[in-house]
Amino acid sequence: MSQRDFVSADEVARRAGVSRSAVSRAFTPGASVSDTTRQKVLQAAEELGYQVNHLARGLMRNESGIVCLIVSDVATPYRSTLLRELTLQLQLAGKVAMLINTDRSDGSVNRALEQAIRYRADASVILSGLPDKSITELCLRSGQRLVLINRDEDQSGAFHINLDDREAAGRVVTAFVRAGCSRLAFANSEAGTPSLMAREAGFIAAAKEQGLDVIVERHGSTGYEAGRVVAQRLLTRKERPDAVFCATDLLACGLMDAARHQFSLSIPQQLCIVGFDDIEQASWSSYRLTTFAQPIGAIAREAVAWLSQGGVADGRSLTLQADLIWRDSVRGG
Amino acid sequence: MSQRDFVSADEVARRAGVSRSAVSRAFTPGASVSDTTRQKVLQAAEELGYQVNHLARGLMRNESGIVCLIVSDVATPYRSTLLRELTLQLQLAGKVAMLINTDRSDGSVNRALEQAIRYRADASVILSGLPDKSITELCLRSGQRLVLINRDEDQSGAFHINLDDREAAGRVVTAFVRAGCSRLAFANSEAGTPSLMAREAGFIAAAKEQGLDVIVERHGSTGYEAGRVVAQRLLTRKERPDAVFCATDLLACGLMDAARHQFSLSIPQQLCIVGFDDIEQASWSSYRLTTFAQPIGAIAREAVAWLSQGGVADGRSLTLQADLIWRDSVRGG
DNA sequence: GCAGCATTTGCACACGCTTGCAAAAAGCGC
DNA sequence: GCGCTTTTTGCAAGCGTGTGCAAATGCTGC
Repeated sequence: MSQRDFVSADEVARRAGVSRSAVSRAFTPGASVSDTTRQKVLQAAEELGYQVNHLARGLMRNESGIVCLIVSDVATPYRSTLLRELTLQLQLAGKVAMLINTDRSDGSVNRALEQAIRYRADASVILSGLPDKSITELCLRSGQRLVLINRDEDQSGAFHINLDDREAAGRVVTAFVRAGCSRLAFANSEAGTPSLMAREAGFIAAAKEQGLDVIVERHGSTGYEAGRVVAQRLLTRKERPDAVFCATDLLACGLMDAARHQFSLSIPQQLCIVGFDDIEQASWSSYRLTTFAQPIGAIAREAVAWLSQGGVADGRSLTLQADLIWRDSVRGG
Repeated sequence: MSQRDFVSADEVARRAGVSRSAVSRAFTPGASVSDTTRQKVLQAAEELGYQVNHLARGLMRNESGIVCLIVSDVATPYRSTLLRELTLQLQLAGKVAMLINTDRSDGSVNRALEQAIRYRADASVILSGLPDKSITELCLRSGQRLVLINRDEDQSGAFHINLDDREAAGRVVTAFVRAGCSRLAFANSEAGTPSLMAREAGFIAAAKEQGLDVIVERHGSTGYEAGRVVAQRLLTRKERPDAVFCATDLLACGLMDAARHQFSLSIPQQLCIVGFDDIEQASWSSYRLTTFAQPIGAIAREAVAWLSQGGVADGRSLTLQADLIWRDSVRGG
């Protein structure tokens, strides 16, 4: 390692002609310092380029200001948007985001949480995967807060934020029926995430209430390519579906492209499609996809509000509604 | 704050029946411990759920293991892909990424770097914006390493990674000419980033060499909507361009959609388009955009290799080539 | 001027770890 | 067993900060 030499509070104290504790207090909101000394300190700090050492501060205060964001598939439109919103809100709350990528292998969520503990993160937000109970309990036991977004397994003590996937799925059935569709299909990935499965189950259940069956196709991971593959399977059936609910917008885009360019179907005349997430591409004029908007802003705000509140925060569960955005991929919007 | 109670090295030492230093050494690769004590320690640690406190370790070692990634527009396809690659490489190198979002206002890059100093980050990677020289000097003076990606201003002591934008732009002119185009245009945003401007200047220069003029239109920020607006301006001219080089793929997608759906032009027959970045959407079958692939993997690898090398790392500059990916938006690929 | 009070200041300890140093233990050849 | 070298171990100092406590300072009203 090259020699590192940051300026310390001592140097600032010497330059300002005060004690080191005065420096410390000058940088602590609400501490007992006179205005004149605080000014002296701040000026000396400015001149020297002093910045409080948050490692040391975190060590003392037992509060690092760090919040771990545990994510896979960061490059995905939905994930990256949520990431943007979370980092923004965290910064507004005076925290800082530590990003842990869990793309490789699967025990990696556990390893991510261990990392969070090592850096004494105040909280961790889990956007992907599911940690083992043993480790989440370790987190909670050490006083670290835990937020789980769209992964409904019940971890007592943690804060769960979920969407009402079943309710949304029900509305899709209604929309399809109203559009005159009767051969319903559901396009999913093989990821098997709780929220994806809830959309599937909700869709099937609501269809059954209308006396309709649902063809389910699942393939690969939740992306554009999987949508094309699923389209291949669905649209070559003898009884071709006339309405497909896709578990995510990416699947929908892939499916839509295949339907149009490969099967020459026109949408929504011959095929109605609904997606989920309302990623940016859903509004592009090549797609104009009818889909559900995740309340990403609200999710981020709620998460940060909960994890930065003082005192003991007990676990709870919050269910938000997804807004149906009508565009042009379903007849009769 | 709720009471935080992490298990400390003392407890592990007591349980394992050794001294606290033994615990410390057991977790330090290459330290002088016998195998038997190391095992005793590791087992006790396992049982108690002990994790080394990296704040304290960082304080002592003067090396936090933290690398700050300073980014705006994280939700953008290109940025989020780069982010994914960087976090992955950092983790492989035993570092951890601290993500700082500079979406709000502009001095925020400076504030991001201050944050990096506060957490004693080993290095910072700047993907957006340009920090003031005063603060980057402060970083370098404190022994913090600096990597700048695609922002060519010369900060001595830092590591600059750039693409050969001008060379790429030259190849676009060649491709357009070979396709029989003669009315060239360049679509840009008003961001004015060095790399965007280099593409513009390079394109104009190369066109001039062929005796061709270029119509330049710039609008807004570098996104899909801007592409639509620019299309509006370019395609309503009396002398409509027959080839447009877009500074980014997002601009290209917007422009392409407008050209097709609003002006009913067929691509590439009536209009050739080239983009830049090779975002995922460029390969979607609605676009099949001919574009330049940024060597994102190489960028991330080089960046991480440089910032995690031991000893003194002196500033240098690396220029990488962008690969031209031929798809269907230019005639005669 | 002084007593009485509120505010400000400095000292010194604590936070959890790493590491140089010297002492203890282990290994080795005889 | 003894001298010797090599490895392992514990002690204690230090990293840069926050904060309780007691001493010091500044006010106020007389």
